Amino acid sequence: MAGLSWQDSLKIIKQGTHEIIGEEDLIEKLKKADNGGLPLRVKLGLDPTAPDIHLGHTVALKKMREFQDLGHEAYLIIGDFTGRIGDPSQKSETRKQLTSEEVMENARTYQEQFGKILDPEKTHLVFNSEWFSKWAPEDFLTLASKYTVARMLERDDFEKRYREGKPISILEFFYPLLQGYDSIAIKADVELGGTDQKFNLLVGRQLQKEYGQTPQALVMTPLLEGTDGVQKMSKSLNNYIGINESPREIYGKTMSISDDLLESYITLTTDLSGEELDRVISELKNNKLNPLEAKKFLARRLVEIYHDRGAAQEAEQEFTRVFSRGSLPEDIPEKPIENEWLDEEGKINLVQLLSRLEMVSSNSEGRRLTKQGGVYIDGERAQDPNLVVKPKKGMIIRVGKRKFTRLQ
RNA sequence: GGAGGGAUGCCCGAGUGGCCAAAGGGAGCAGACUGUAAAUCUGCCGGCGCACGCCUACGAAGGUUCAAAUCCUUCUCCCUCCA
Repeated sequence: MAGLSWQDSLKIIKQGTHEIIGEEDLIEKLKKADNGGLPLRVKLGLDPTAPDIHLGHTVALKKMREFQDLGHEAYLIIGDFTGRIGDPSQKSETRKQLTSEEVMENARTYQEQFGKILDPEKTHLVFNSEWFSKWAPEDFLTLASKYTVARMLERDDFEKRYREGKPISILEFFYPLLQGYDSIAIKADVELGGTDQKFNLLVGRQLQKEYGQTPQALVMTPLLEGTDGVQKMSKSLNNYIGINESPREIYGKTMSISDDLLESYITLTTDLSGEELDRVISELKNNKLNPLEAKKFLARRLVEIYHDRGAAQEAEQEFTRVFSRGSLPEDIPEKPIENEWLDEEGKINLVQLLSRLEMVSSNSEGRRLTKQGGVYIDGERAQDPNLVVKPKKGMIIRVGKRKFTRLQ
């Protein structure tokens, strides 16, 4: 795609972008690159603690890929320095401090995953400890002197917590500063990020001015809602679809999203071209396209992207078999029956069995599920929690819609 | 340094002596239905060989009481105001 005029580049960059700050700067930079200048250095910060890339991350990563295809260079910054310190104000979550081994391990995992989206030739993975660990205390003071509390409190999150009397540690003020400094360290021309990162990205821009650099342009991508449709996709809320997950998981989780989310998922997570996308969305809107079909299409497409076409077909067949027709899945996990849990007659209480097989997390849960009619033995509903069964080899126990176990 | 306020189950958030295993919402799970693990409706949502029983639980540790998430003491953490 190199060789495009800056106007064309800008058009591509703007596609699917929520907001661009410093568009004039971006245009200048693009022009310069166009006229035989160096490729732009595009920055994207990654969380060093959660190395699982999910669809939420891919929105910005896909934008990054577009930059690469336009001939620019990607700089993925891993905030290992700050990650090692940890954040005291989030103590309920006891954000754990990472050791350098863990950081390296996470980095490896990242590398493996972003290879599915980015062009490795044009990708630089950078750790911010590279520069920060060499800093002397005065360097931090200098950095701190460049920003004011009032400006810090402009950040929604800080402002809100301040107003509500919730704690904000001084260290938290450092995060945006350090993150902003990363832009200076790598001389970023552009920084990508979700709209929730707006404040942090702006700090980077402002700091660059303070340190005499041309400020980076900010390209903000929309946030992707999680599978619950309520909050943004995040690992800690367990409402995510990881790109490393199995075809079946990706397919199934995609099918579980609410119809209302279809449009944003199709727009933000697939690789449809402009016209194709418009067509699908408009068909969806005027009911020409059945939401079920659209969702299947989305699910298939995602599996194709992160696995391959064959896997997508298999996942779809499997899904249809298990959920649409209610038949058994293809491969059911097998678990052995231990003699010690059986009585003299070789029998065991059903709830006990579920618990032993680790299909339920407690006897109470097993009891509840049984009463609610969510437990099946060889396809037959067992609704009596006091039922005593004689487990046999090959017997299939099903709990709820998706948990199956075949006894060995 | 002084004065006052707060800490509740996965999350948010009610509850100021018994009727509280703790309202309500969200998330989660199950069932019905269906076009799907969508939507909607219903139910469940601390543990225990558990229908009214016991245990654990409302920041921590003690105490008052027949009885505490609710009262008292100490502690930890957080916030606000004053200095």
